[in-house]
Amino acid sequence: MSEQGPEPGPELEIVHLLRKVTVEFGLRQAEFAALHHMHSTDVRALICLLDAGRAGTDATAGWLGAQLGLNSAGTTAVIDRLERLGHLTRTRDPRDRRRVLLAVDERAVELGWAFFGPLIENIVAVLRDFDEQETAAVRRFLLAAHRAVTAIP
Amino acid sequence: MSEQGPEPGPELEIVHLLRKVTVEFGLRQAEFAALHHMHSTDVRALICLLDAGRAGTDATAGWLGAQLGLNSAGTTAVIDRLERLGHLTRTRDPRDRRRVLLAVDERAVELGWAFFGPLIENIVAVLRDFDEQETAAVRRFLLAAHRAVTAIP
DNA sequence: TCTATTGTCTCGCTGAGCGAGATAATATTC
DNA sequence: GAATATTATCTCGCTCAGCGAGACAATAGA
Repeated sequence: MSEQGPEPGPELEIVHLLRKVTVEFGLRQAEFAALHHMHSTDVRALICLLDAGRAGTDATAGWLGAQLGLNSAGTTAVIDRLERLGHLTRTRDPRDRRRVLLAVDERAVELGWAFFGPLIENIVAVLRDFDEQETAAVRRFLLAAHRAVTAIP
Repeated sequence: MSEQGPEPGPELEIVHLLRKVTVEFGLRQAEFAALHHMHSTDVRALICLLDAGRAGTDATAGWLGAQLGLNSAGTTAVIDRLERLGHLTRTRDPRDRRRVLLAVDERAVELGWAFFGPLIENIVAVLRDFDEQETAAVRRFLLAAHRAVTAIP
């Protein structure tokens, strides 16, 4: 296997490390899904909805489908599954009665925290030991990584 | 949406940032898959195989299935698809003729670099501007995140 | 040699997600 | 204000990824 691309230096090692983290995180997500009789897509949907709540966006079915990259049929299926499990409530938007507003059930949020909370706490704990400059470096790196990975060339 | 778990501080912001990076990275992977008539699993498989090559592990069908969390039938299907696309070669291991060794085609590696290379280069470029301590902080953070996300409680 | 055990593959099935189109509510045009 | 276009969601039928069960071949152990 001849090494392609840039020479393997300390920078590349960090990129590989970042990739490993993303891979493992995906696996934990899949475990959480299986544990609660869901699929990865369902978990991703819940995360999107929680983000929307945090950002004050109102989450409609169509919006969710766009976030997940699903078409309308697939989106309906995801919502059906989550509703059947009681993790979600459909409400018709009274202002525009075509739209369906989605609300995550409180219990689903608790399930998420029970699973991911300790994991997040671990990372947060590490960060608390970082001084100002180190935290800044991490933030700068992640912002750059996000920009690099979001760029549409 | 009442904020659960730890109070939202600068540490949590970084965790969210990390999660965003992982999500976007997954989307890029899916784009790459679609672009080359593959599925996410197929791309994950190729990545596993490349990692195995880098680490000197010989990649058999069973090993790959374990990495991907697929059963033997699903694993055979992945390998069939990749072989049909010419990204992979099956070889019976002469030492143990039950085993099938998998080798990634050079052209598939090139496709990967064409897509992910620029993205990786961007991140590497940012890291080159970091001084010793900043790089160390990023590495320490990622190692901790990896440990936190790999831990089996 | 005869019997486990291991590694891969085949078959049939379930179900996630797609395309096409139905339905209902809102916006626009005359 | 009726007629038409657009938007948001859902229904139906289909394809194909991945699963369980089991077949088959090669190796390991008695």
